[in-house]
Order: sequence, then structure tokens, then C-alpha cells
Amino acid sequence: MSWWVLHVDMDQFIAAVEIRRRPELRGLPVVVGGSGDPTQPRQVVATASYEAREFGVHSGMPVRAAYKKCPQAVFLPSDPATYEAASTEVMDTLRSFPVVVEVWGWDECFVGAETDDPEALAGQLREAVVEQTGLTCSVGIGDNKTRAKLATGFAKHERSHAVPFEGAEPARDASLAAGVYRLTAANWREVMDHRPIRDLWGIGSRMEKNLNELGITTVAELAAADVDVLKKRFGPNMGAWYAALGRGLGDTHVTDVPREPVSRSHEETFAADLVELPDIERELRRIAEEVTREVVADGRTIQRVWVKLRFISFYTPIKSRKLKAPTQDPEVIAATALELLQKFEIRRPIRLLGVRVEFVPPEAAK
DNA sequence: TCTGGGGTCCTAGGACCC
DNA sequence: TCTGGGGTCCTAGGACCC
Repeated sequence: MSWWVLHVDMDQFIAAVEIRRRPELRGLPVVVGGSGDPTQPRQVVATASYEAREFGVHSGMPVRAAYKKCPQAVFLPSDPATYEAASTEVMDTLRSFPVVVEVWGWDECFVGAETDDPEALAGQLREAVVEQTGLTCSVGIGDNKTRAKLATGFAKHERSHAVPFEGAEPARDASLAAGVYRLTAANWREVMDHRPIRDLWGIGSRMEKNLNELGITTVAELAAADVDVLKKRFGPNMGAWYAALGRGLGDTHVTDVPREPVSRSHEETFAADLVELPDIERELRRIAEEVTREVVADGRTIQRVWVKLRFISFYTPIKSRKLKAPTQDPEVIAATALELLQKFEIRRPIRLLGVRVEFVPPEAAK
């Protein structure tokens, strides 16, 4: 028996949950996001069903753009409480196996397991999830989290090896998809060497550009890069981490102990820009009080406050302040937010206001 | 049909202290 | 009338992820 890290990722999770409770939507293009009114501006797509993706609709796209591309789609508002409940069903199903489940979001988790046949285990997990919840998932098998996570991308793209998994279309029929893929030290180089670094989990568009400037474009080149050069450019921690990433190295530890949250935020993009200071102050106060009430209800104490503004130019500055003393008082948080607001130069209309609060760490809270 | 909301972690630079 | 360097805290900003 040896230790394996599996990554379980639900297929089009949010759309699938909506279709599950409204079976008449099956086979139709479904777009979930914002208020559900596709004519409203400043809303983006959270998830599109595979049918909607055929029309070029994808997550992150403005809902109005999705409406132009696919006006016949069914547009639904986002319903986080329902997705949360469905997620719990899935995770509980996985926990019924003799494995360790580390939740990473509504629709994905790592599963650590001792087994001689990880493919068989992956198949059992997929079967149990679809039986218990009616939802399908793909499973990546790896010898660490980095490789397991990437393997899931390949699992979703069945036999089309030429298709890069980032942003590509999963198989429409889950039964046709391989659904399971194994990526370990044994096949890492063969599978990954020629791929662009952007395919790696942790390399975004910015870092891709940065590394490209160093002449590093492929995974093989990243693996062969001089660590000292990377450290010099990106700092000792990040430099070493990128070098490791190129070789597929990563965390092998899977834990079922949930992480303590560090902070919570609320932000709001307004349908109509805020221009007048009293309006800005009123909305900022409301958001600050809301987020404070929520975290206090969870028994948290606040030690730091951030205020985020987004102007119509999309310039998005943030100001923060550590409190003189930790507090649970909404009035103190609101007053601090309003003080921080004064540190901004407000000469343009505002489209977004946000407040984030950082908690006193549990061990320090006594 | 311009660009949501909710998170985490890392780095740099200045202030301040020894 | 000067000087070095290390450590830590704070804030700003950037990058990534789902």
C-alpha cells in the first residue's frame, strides 16, 4: 500500500446543481450569475452549462455579453446557500470512504488515501458521488497536490491530448470522458515538458509574462531554470517555489482539519456610480456594519480593517489600518472605514466599495 | 455590449528599536 | 559634529485561486 493524493473536481458544479433541482433544464444552455437578469450591467457569469459553452459563453464573462451570444439561454441568479448545501453532500459522500478529505472550495477537494489501486478508488469515489448526489466529478491522481490537481484537468478532457486543459471544453457526456487521469513523477516530463508554464497551477497570466521575459516559456525550461536567478527576481520563497513547480514538486500532506479563516470581506459593485460623498459614506458604513455583524456572529474579533475603492477607470486602490485595540463593535469598524476613506483622493465616480476585516488569530484571542 | 465577489499569501520599503 | 546592521511592525501593492 502506498500513499496517494487524489483531486476531486465537480463537473460544471453550479450549473449541475441548478439542473439537478430543475431537470427540465437538462440539455439547455444554462447561465448562472448575478441577479439572473441578463440585461443588467456589471454582472458576470459564475458558471455556464456545457450547452451554453458551445455558444462561447464562459465564466467571468459579463452576463450581458453572454446574453448577446446566447439569448435563448436560461439565465439564473446565483444561489450560494444551495451550492454550499450541495457541496456538503458531495464532501460527506467522499468522507464515507476510509480517506482524508481536504476541502478546497465548493466544487473541489483533495483526497489522501493508502491504496494499491488509486484508479479503482477514483472510480469508486466517482460512482458514489453520482449515486448519492446525482452530480458528476472528475478525479486526478497524483503523488502530490500539484500533480493531482493538474491531472484532473486532463481527466476532464478525455482523449483530446492536443487540447490544453486551461479553459478548454470538457467532454459533454460524462460517460465518454475518461474521468480519471494519473500524473506522477513517472510521466511528469513526458506529459508536461512541452507545455506552456501557464498550464501550471499557480502560474497566472502575470507570472507567465514575467517568466517569459527571462526566456522561460515551457515547463521544461522552468524546471531547468537557475534557482538563484528566480530567487533574485521573485524573492527567496517564490523563486524556489517556481523552480519546484517546473518539476512538478508539491505538497503531499492532506488534512481534514479545516483552516481557520484569516479575514472576511464584503464588496459591492453598484449599478449606478457613486459620486456624492454622503452617498459614498452611507454605503461604506452599511457594508462595514454588515461585515462586522457577520464576523461577530461567528465569534470573531477584528484587529485590522481595509477599505477598497474602484473608480470608473477601474483603478482599485486599497487602504488599511490596524486598530489600536481589537474590537467587535460595528461602530468602531464603521468609523475606521470612514477614516480610511479620507486617505483616498476621490476625484472620479466610484463603481465599487469594499470592506475587509482581519481577525485576531484564535491562539492570540485566548 | 467592457471588466463580480470572496479569499490567501508574498514582497518591498519605511519607521522604529537595539 | 560620526557610524553599521539586524529585527520587527506596519502599510501598500501584486499575484494567484475558485
